[in-house]
Amino acid sequence: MAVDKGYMSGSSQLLVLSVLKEKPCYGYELIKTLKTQSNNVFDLQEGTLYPILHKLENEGLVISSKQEVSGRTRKVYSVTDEGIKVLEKETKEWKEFSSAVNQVLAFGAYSV
Amino acid sequence: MAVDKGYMSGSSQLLVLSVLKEKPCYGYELIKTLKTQSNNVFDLQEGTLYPILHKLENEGLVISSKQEVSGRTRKVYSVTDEGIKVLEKETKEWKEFSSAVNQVLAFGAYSV
DNA sequence: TTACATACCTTGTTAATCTAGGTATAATAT
DNA sequence: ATATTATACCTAGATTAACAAGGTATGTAA
Repeated sequence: MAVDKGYMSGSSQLLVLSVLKEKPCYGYELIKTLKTQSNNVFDLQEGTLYPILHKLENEGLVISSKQEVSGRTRKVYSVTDEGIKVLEKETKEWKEFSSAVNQVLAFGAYSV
Repeated sequence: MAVDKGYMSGSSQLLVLSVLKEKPCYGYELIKTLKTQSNNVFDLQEGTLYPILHKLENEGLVISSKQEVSGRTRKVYSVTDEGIKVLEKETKEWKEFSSAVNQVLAFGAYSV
């Protein structure tokens, strides 16, 4: 992770949903996609991602289907309608949160 | 807290340093200042703030001095030079992190 | 005199991430 | 041939940050 791990807390699920909304993919692939799309800032660990995917599937926010590709099994995840709703809600919350942080930082003078 | 508590992780220390840099204050006051400056988005709990202040003081990033005001004791904190450095570093990290999140969200289409 | 605001503190719980393992196959390098 | 690396999935335990819920004590307002 290029950024302090603390910042990741809470946003991982949002990032996962966002990547899957753009393009359904399997776990191993998702980690690389997230790394690419963030210019190497995010390097989600497998031990973080897989539990998130399982939780999301449990809650009905994503669904998975197995694929056999050259002898290896992949579980391809995609976002459900319910997942889209949650993604929209969390995106809104993220914007509110990040705006608030930037506003406080602006008071402190190391602003935009 | 107006935002999901998960988002707070990692940014509380940054926010505390930023508020104290703008104006030295005591714990109870800091919570209200943070609430005001963030338009009621942040409502840091005492159980969160006081341990942060103690940790920051332990690390030499802030210093405190006692004040007696109408019978009540206040511990007023201010940022040290070392604290300013850490604040600058963490501000940079925050900007890198939040930019990366926004970039990933932009791929997913619920963008700016 | 009761309640609320001020002002500090700590203990225990919860939740998210990471570390560090494990299993197994395919491709590449030696 | 064989060792290593990349792919692809998984889980258990440790760490950490924030919170909930308590405690202590004084001043002020109902």
